[in-house]
Amino acid sequence: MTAHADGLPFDLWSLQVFLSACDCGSMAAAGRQLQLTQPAVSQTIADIEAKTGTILFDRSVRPIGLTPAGGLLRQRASALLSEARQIAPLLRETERNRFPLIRVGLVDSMSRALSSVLGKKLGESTEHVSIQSGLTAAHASALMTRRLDILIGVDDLEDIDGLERWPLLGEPYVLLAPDDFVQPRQPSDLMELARSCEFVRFSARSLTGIEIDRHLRRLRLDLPRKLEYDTPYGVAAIVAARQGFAITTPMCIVESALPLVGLTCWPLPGPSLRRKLTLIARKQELGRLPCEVAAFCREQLLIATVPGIEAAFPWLKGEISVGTQ
Amino acid sequence: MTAHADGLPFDLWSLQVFLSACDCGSMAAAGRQLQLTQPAVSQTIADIEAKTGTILFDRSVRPIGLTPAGGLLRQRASALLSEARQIAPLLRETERNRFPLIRVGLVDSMSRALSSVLGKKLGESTEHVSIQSGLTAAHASALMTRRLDILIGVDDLEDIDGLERWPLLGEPYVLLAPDDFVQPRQPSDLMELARSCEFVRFSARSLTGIEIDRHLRRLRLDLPRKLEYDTPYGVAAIVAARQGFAITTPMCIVESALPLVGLTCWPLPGPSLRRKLTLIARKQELGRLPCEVAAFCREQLLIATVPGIEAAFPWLKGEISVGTQ
DNA sequence: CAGATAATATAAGTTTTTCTTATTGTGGAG
DNA sequence: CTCCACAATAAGAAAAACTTATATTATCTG
Repeated sequence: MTAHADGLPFDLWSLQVFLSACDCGSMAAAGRQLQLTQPAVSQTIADIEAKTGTILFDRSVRPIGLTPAGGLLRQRASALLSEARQIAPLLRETERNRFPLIRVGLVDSMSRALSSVLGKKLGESTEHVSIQSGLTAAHASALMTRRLDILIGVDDLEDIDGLERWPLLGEPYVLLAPDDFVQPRQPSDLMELARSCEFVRFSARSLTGIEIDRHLRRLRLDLPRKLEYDTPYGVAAIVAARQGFAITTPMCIVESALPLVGLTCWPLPGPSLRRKLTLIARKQELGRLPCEVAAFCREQLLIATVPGIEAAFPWLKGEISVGTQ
Repeated sequence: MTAHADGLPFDLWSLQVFLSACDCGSMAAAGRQLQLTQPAVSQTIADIEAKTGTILFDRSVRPIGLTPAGGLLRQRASALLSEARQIAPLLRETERNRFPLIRVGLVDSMSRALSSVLGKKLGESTEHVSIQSGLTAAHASALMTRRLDILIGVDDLEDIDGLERWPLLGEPYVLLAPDDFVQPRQPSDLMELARSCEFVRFSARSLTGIEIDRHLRRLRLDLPRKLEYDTPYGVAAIVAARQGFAITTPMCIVESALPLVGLTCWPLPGPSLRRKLTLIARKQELGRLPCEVAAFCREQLLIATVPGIEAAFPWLKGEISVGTQ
């Protein structure tokens, strides 16, 4: 039943049947809704259960009950079907198209600086634009599996062939803290500071967090790991609430969109650490578009973002490089 | 062939066949790869073409050529299959380990309102706190597979047993638009508005996007799907740039942290649509903590967030309910 | 430019899957 | 306990997906 001998334990129709059963709270009712008999529904669901090796419904209670696995499948299945349903109408519209669909993965720390302008720019040459914010790690695999077409992130994926890379920006890691804290002049001062207030981290789910971790390990600094966030806003918000200090970057500070009064930003003591933001696409699939988009992003950063940072923290002037890295 | 009499013009298997043909550059080769005969592949693809009313391949050249529609389907199909393949392993993982730290999944639209206070509150009673921002769909499966301990999201997962739920807030979906646009008074006015400017969507990766989709389908409104974001900021930024209008919620507007000058917010015409935000944890694993955290969050929302919204848009007074839903 | 080659489309028959009818077993309401 | 609606199972009917066989077409070769 369903989905062939291949790896997939279900197909779209069987998921549809399963979802109807969830919505109706009964297999018999789902059958009526789908113009099927009750055994057809029962068999279809039993088949998914057999092929996935899970139990989806608890049959020992009467309004039939979803198990945890069933609940998970319900969520995933409705998302999957919702996406599947969008496809056919799009196909029919392809006649007059330029690029029918461009999906961009945008790292959280550039979301504020670029989402709006990216949408506008891509909208000019593309029928349908989807911009997804999140962590670069997740986006990288999405790019490779063709769930994304363009990636703007903090890793240039240099080990992977078949990609084209367009540098956007290089920036230093910095300290962010309330302005009445004592500025750490050397690495060991960070330990000192961490004793008097909290050190807020990026989680290891984010590449930025991993990078900072590695740097601290090199310096043999064993800072506490009490509070961690995976977005720039979370980290900055704790500092803005004067609860602690953090290692972050200028773009992350901009991204948080917090008022900077009462906050200050220092160079990271010890050896310097920088990160670079890059636009990446699969080679030769989008023509000149990635290059053009990258140029547009650089221009935006140069006129709309970098001046604001340099005004707030003049010592950063020259530290942020747009284009070259 | 494939996918039943239902609305879907393909199922996962037929997409798999189509993708093989794309990758191999030939239907005969795809057949060999999938252990099928050439006519089977030919028929399957012809069936997709018939059901979608499109042509996917150009057969008049010899290494078979993808049409624009074929290229689009290739993109979407590989994404869809890639997501489908992730589901089964997740289902099997639904029984797993637990940790002494507290990991919270926080929906993007509450990130600004709650990340900082959550960190502070949990830090009081916990050694190590990790707060992850993102989409509820991803967090829900993480909660069930024990990669998260607490979830704050837009779905109460009511079908899943073994969870405790603490209502935080209920809010209506609203229209967000530049204030010189004409207010839509009835559902059909939305179509009108969408002709004169862009309709910005939440992507179907977010539950909010799926919910809005479903509502529009019920109203038989076929709004364009040109530009989509999966975060509240992305959507709001396009409206703030006076490029279009959106269906969103008050919390999403707050989350975007954009200046509201020149923007306005109207009730959604037609039947009302609300969403609720809930704190969810696995039952009896964290004691009274989830209840206390929820109470704390409600208090924060009541004093720090809701008044701001009501001040900006007085007609929303009473529409946002904290606690009860 | 004819003929070979390898690919696709179509036709007709076979196999497999999916659905239906019929029947048995079960949880919960009265 | 009894009834009732629902779910599981079995076996046959209907529908689908696949196969073999054959015709057609694009490209390459001599």
